[in-house]
Amino acid sequence: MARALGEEQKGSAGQRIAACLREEIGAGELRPGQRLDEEALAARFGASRTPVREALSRLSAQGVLVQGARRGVFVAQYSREELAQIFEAMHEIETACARIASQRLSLLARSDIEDAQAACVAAAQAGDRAAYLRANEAFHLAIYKATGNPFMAAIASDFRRRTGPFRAKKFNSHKALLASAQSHWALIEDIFSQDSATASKSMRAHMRTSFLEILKAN
Amino acid sequence: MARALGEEQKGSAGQRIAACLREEIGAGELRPGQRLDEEALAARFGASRTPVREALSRLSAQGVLVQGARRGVFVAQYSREELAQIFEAMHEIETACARIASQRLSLLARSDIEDAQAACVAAAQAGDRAAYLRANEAFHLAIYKATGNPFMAAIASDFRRRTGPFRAKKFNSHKALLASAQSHWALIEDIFSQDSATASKSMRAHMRTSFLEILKAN
DNA sequence: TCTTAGTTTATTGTATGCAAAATAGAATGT
DNA sequence: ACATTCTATTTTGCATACAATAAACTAAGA
Repeated sequence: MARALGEEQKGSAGQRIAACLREEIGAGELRPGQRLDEEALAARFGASRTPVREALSRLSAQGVLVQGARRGVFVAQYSREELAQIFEAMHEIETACARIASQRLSLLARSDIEDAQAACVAAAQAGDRAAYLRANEAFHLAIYKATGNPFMAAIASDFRRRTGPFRAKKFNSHKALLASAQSHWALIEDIFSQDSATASKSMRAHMRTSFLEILKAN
Repeated sequence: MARALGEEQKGSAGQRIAACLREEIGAGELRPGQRLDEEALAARFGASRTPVREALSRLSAQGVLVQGARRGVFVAQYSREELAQIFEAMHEIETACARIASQRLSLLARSDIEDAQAACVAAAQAGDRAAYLRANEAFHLAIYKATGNPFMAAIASDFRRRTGPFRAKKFNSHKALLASAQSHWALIEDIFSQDSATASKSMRAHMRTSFLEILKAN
């Protein structure tokens, strides 16, 4: 990935590496269960093992990676039951986010959500899977941000990252992308209605169907 | 703390140090804004800076600590507004936990909650502040566990840790301990009623009063 | 006396080296 | 031929050493 050398981001090397890996995992570019070799990562990022290990520690603390006892670090992998539990939790949080967002919706947040949805539609129509995955993340992130509560947004984002690899599997056809982008419209309308009960109900429905599809794909 | 040398816990040194610091921060033994010196910690835990840094990375990834740019690591400190946002998020999650727990309550979970509450009452009556803080954590943790969803439990616990130092300030008198332990009873009854609406409402009330008291103390 | 520039010190961030542990492989015995 | 044990390699985990940067202190000038 070009990002490794190209982009000069802020912070220490360890933080940059963590951010990069986090993004890749969230985008489903690294498979669940895949082992990450410290030395290989060090070589790839042009650093020593120390900052790499720092990044791996960070990510395993966030549950994105799991560390076996002296057996290396792996992309988190969940059983069907665990997936169900994760999605139940996500379900609760996303629903709360939608409710709060609908109550507090600012014009700026509204605009951000609309922009993100426009990007989703564009990517879906173009059939660009990678672009759609990113745009979809941005869309949900915009909703989280619309809560005006960075802490709610953070946990919602965390869950999104952790489930990234599993959700990514769902988007395996042009049709799936279009359907997903399409389903956003109802959600947007209900959040913009500023009726919190409707908004949370709508998100509940969105999450439910989304989860069922993901369970089928995994 | 005796734990540093005495207790032989599982996992790597970095993980043990992280667990120990996490517990201390959650118990309010380390003040928000306090700077943590790497070398001092290394000396205290009888290790080098490497595993200490690993622990600090883990905890800052979880939001328990914050890292300034080349300025060291500090116990997370929040403004009143941030505190309000955190408690709003916590409010949502705890409410959801109470609702789910009341729906799924197993006999084992029920027993664990009762045991934890017994410990709370004992500590409160003894006026042992440190013991009460731990018992109170255990009580809420038992409720989280009762959801049967480890992921819900994990995020709820995370928030509890992050707000630990602030909540700890509230328990500054014998009376405060007794009042807190007392307030658990209604919560228990409503969760045990297996009526999810009542349970979540009760937790909502508990969190609300708790938060208002904490805001006053900070 | 206050400000400011220079220097020193302390501390973070990174690299390297070493030891322990686990896995893989080879050799030997049945 | 198969199982078992011993060895060797790989890889993690920790410690130490070094480099870079920010804080602290000192000194000089206005």
